[in-house]
Amino acid sequence: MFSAPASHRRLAAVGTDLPPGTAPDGSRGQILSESLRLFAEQGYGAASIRDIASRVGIKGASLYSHYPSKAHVLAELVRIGHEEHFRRMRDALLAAQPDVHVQLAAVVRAHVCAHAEYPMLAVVSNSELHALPEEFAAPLLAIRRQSEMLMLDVIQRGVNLGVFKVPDIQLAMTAIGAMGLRVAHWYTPDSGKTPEQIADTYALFAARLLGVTA
Amino acid sequence: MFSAPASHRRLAAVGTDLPPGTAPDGSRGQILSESLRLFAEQGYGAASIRDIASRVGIKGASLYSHYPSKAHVLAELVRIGHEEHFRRMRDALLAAQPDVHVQLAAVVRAHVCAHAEYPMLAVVSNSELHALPEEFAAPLLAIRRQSEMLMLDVIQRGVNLGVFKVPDIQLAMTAIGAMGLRVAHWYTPDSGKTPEQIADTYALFAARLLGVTA
DNA sequence: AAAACAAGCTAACGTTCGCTAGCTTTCAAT
DNA sequence: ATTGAAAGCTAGCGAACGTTAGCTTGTTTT
Repeated sequence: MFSAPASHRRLAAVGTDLPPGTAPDGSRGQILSESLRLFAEQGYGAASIRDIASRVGIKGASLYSHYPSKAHVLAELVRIGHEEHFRRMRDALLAAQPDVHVQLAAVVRAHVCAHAEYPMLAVVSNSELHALPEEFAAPLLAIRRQSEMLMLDVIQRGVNLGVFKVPDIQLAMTAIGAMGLRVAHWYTPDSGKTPEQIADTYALFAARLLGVTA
Repeated sequence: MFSAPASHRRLAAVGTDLPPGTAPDGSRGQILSESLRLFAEQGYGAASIRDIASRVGIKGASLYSHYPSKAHVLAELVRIGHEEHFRRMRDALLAAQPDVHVQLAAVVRAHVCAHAEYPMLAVVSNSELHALPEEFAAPLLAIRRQSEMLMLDVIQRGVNLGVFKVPDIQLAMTAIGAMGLRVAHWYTPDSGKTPEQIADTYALFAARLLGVTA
């Protein structure tokens, strides 16, 4: 029961940014953007088609010219969120070969930055996936497992090399992952900290957590 | 997007335990218990009065003999969750005077154990509070702030004493808090790890994160 | 025995939900 | 000028929602 926004809101952020190039033009994009805000603030179940449409400036029925169902809108948002997260982690890792300390910092930084730069997308991707029927969720869970594997592999390699020392690799990964996840709930640009500054501090925390003493 | 249950469920646990002495006898207690399961698995908005009642073995209307509204049921669950969490943290801290390393371990252990032993209660307390109207949420947020303060004070004291070294105290607290929060989502007794074992490992992680090298 | 109460029931209210059918408007391409 | 697709609209369906009213039944208290 920690690190939530001061009010009873689900997250502190107010921007509905989507990664560049992921939102279609016109009404389709506006529907995605306004759905993102409402799903993040109220949850998928509590956000109605009519709510979304009225923010876009159209009627509820007109939304079905653009998406076949409410679930398709959520699935699209979660897909964008998971793909962006995975892409950032993978790219950061590829650019950080071959030192395992540098790799760890890169992957933690990418993880944290993704959650700080797109907090609404992260909250929806993480907290609303359960609302999707299984056939929608399955390919998204596959992406999630790939992202986990990226971090787990770095930790495993560090342990094999003897530079990381932990009682349990899985517990270390869930701990580091959780730190970054939670950023999406409390981060706001008003805090005076940039995502990069937070990411740097969390990368330090991750290294220390893994037994790196420097 | 880490450390979730393998499926698209919101949490891995299946037990609906409430802390001893917190659930009333009879139907009132059953309503609390079944509401806890449904709120945790599906979210407050997606769980209907009729769902809850049918699991208790009564009709939806009969539920109103015991609670004045659906929101009152949620508020009661969140109150129980927050009070149990705070009580454990405070008691652990009081029993751990005066060494700051011992205090840190105690407070982190209490935090983690509360989330592992009552995962459904923790998920509901943390993820569904936003569904309550503000007048219900305000006193619960006050408890939450007290719990945060307990951990923050320990960290602050350690930093003042020079035994903890971090770039940012607030970031350290959110990181440590987040690690424990997330346990509620993936923990299940089947894993072969006890809450105490996980808590011990996380206490080690927290100490390392704060720059303790031992 | 009578009265009061507790705890359940059926029926229904008004609202909102996701979604569909079918119509109008706009506007670019033929 | 005509056509045809795109994108909006109104109206409404059936279902589910939280909640209320009023009744029955069984137990406890007076």
